[in-house]
Amino acid sequence: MLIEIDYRDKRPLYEQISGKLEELILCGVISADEALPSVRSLAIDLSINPNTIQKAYDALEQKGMCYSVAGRGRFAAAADEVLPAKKREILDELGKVVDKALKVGLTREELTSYINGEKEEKYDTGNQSF
Amino acid sequence: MLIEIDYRDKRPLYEQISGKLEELILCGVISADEALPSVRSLAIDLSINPNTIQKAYDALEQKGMCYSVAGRGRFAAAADEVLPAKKREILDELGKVVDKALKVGLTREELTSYINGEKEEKYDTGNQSF
Amino acid sequence: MLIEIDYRDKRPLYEQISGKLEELILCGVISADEALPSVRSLAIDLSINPNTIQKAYDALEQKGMCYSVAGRGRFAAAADEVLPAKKREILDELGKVVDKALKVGLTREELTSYINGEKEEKYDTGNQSF
Amino acid sequence: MLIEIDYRDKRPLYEQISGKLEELILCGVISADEALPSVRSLAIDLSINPNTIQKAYDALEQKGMCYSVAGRGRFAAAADEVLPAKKREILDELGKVVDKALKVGLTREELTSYINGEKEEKYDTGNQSF
DNA sequence: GTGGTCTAGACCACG
DNA sequence: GTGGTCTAGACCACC
Repeated sequence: MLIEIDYRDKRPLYEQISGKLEELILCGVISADEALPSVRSLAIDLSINPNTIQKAYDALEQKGMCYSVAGRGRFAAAADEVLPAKKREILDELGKVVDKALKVGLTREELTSYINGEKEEKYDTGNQSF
Repeated sequence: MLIEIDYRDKRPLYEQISGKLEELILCGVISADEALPSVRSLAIDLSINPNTIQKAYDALEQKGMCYSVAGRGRFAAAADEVLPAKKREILDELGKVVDKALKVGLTREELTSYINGEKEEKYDTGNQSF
Repeated sequence: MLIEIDYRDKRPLYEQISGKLEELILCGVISADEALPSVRSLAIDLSINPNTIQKAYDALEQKGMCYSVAGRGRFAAAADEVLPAKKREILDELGKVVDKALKVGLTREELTSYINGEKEEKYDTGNQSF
Repeated sequence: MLIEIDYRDKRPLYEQISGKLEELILCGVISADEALPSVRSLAIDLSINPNTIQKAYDALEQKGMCYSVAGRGRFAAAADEVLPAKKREILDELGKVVDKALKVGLTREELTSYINGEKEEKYDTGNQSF
């Protein structure tokens, strides 16, 4: 399956799951209006309680990443419509990190060169929040 | 006082406090070997349970940002000695954010121009973890 | 066709359908005693399970918006006869909204001026319950 | 207690509860930064499962009506900060009702006179969503 | 004590 | 079959 959970991850399970799904939707792996796995099936798949999956889906829906239809299932939102907000969110996050960096004496030059240089020494962001 | 706590912050109190102290030390507001406020006084100062302060100091010490002398109190570590590690830590964090950004289609160019451009529209990183 | 369903709408399908039909009848788009589409044809038309259409028609009939003749089909009620009740129902709804508005400090003046002013900035009430 | 639940109400329990609390906060019955009843105590008070209360509080927090502090409890948000959004929300709702009213032939005059006239024939909005 | 997460198992409405 | 709600009981981190 597309989702794997990492029990060493500090984040709650539901957040891990919704984060991974969000990633899949935003990257286009799951296309717009495509059906997401049902609560029950995903629960069995991941050996996780359905309530937890439900909570993950609720969080996902609340972020606008999917919508549910009574008796039918859950479907992915159009990536185009949520991407801009997500980009803005990530830029905000970037801004905070930059602030912290500047406070400890790193320069903008160091940061930009780091960004443009770091291509090989990748971090495994595997199940990382998205 | 130099420390203010924000009760709407989702992070636990002790983390908020240790984060703020770390910032003060790294930025040089608290100089090397300067005495930190005692657990008791800080607890009174912030109207917070001493146990929480203790926990914050423990976290701080465990990060190497301060050291305690039995019967004398707690003192700030030399910023020079801990700064490199902190810089590396922040760069790691930066790397993760960059990864996320790239995944949603932002380019390195957009990121670097954002970094070099964002000077006025500061975010209030006030009690932000450091 | 005159009816379109919106799968992102939180209301159940049958309610969406009956609501839309009610609107068509009350507005005179479907005139009195005009035949409504058969369960089967509408089901095919909307690519929806006939049971769901049946349920929508049941709800509609129960509201007095149509009547069925055994073996002949279903026909629209006369708008004149059901309009007064509908008006009363909407006024009731209005009353509740007004109550809520007054509780949060909005004044009757603000509400009335809002009503008389809002002509351009229309909301898309498209498939809105009627 | 300030909250009563109505088992005849169609809405889910958690929504009923969060709605009632929202009302209390917006109307100033619960003032800013005042502690809300704890999950457990309210659960006992209403003879409802703590999980349901938790969900109600989650919804409330997600609307910005309160904030929670780990290990301390939950506190009401400042009404001033959320009132404008709530007013706008109610006006939107009003707009939709007005639209429906106009469609069935009611005039703006009828609506405004209804609003300014309906003072005695109050509806019991008791546990009504807010 | 507090909030937050998770499991297990049940029931309902919708399609 | 689907999503959604609710109960019961447990465990954790924080204060």
